[in-house]
Amino acid sequence: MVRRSADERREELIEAAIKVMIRDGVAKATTRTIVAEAGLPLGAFHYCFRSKEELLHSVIERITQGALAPAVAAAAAGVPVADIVRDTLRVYWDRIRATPDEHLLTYELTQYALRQPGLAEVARRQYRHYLAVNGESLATMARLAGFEWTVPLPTLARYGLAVLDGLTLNWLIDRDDAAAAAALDEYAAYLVSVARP
Amino acid sequence: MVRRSADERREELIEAAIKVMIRDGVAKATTRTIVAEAGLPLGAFHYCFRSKEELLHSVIERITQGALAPAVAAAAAGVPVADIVRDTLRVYWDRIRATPDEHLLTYELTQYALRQPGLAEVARRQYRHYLAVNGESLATMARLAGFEWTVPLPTLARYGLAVLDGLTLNWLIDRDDAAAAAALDEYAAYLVSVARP
DNA sequence: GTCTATAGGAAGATAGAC
DNA sequence: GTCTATCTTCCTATAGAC
Repeated sequence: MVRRSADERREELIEAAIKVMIRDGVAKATTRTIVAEAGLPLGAFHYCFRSKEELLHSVIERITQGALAPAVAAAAAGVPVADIVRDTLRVYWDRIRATPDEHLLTYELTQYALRQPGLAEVARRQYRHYLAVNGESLATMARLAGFEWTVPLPTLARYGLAVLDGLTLNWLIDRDDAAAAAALDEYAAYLVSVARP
Repeated sequence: MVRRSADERREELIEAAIKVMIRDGVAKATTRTIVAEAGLPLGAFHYCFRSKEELLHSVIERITQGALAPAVAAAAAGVPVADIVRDTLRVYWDRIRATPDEHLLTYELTQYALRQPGLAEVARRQYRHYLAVNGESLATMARLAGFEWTVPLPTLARYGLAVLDGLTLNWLIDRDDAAAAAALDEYAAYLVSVARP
């Protein structure tokens, strides 16, 4: 066995845990399946993490970061609002379609976190983060293409997050591409209608 | 111990399982905690249900029924569109706020079902049901108050379900009443904007 | 630092007494 | 039909050999 630092081992275990969770769900991610995925002995787990909850904490932090990175399509001043809105939503949706299982996991982890006394606050912070990122994304669109939102940004951010979150969850369940695309277009039309030059 | 039929016992166990799941989450609803909640011996479980999965199936059916009953506020012809929209959304939201834990459970059960090979189809049927109910709700609003939706009903139903589903999930996590109310008002304004007399 | 062995307990399910 | 006792398996966590 190659000798590695505890920090490197931690990384390996977090990656392995995420792989298992994506493949089989959070409930199946036991200490045994995680160390097996990482190719480590069972004993390795508890000198890298004090407990399983500590690992879960790390996993949630990791997943949250990548889940909703700021997504704004490139845009120059004067670009039609409809174009930048359409492109930005397409970037978002392409990412969902590229890694559906990873996004399904984020919903599962949120539920899991809400049920663990020590992790409930993490779930709340996760959604505060989503709200902030979505708000920044909307603000950036407006700034780049030179227009204003006629709806207060916090309200628009929450409303838009709900639309994207709801559409994503629904699509992850029924995988109806056509229906999702139509609804997403409707959201685009809504956004255009609340944009003022 | 009172002597009861297996069917009555089944009902008691389903009710007990839902109670436990609302209180402590799906993961904590073991055969032991469920029979304890029902005040029955452990052995009672397996002569009422072939397996735990069979119970889960029954629980999901039960929860889904009540989760999104058709909600349309009373309306007469000629009532302003904005009024019926506002009242209908208020009926929906009051129900969420009255039983938040029960609604949180529906999300948890959906996740759980998606991970169980035998139950994944149940999750899809659940969302088909939500889509249908939401579509009927929108159609009823239009018929009662005498107007038309300018967006195709299937698209509007999916979009609207996403908004309500996303807002509900977000509120269940951060319980921010003011933010939820503002976003819900924004949805009401959107609906009014796509209604044509 | 690394890993084997095992503790200690809880899970789903069943056999068989009453 | 009802329930106790138990089987088997899996879990998290730790003790202690190397």
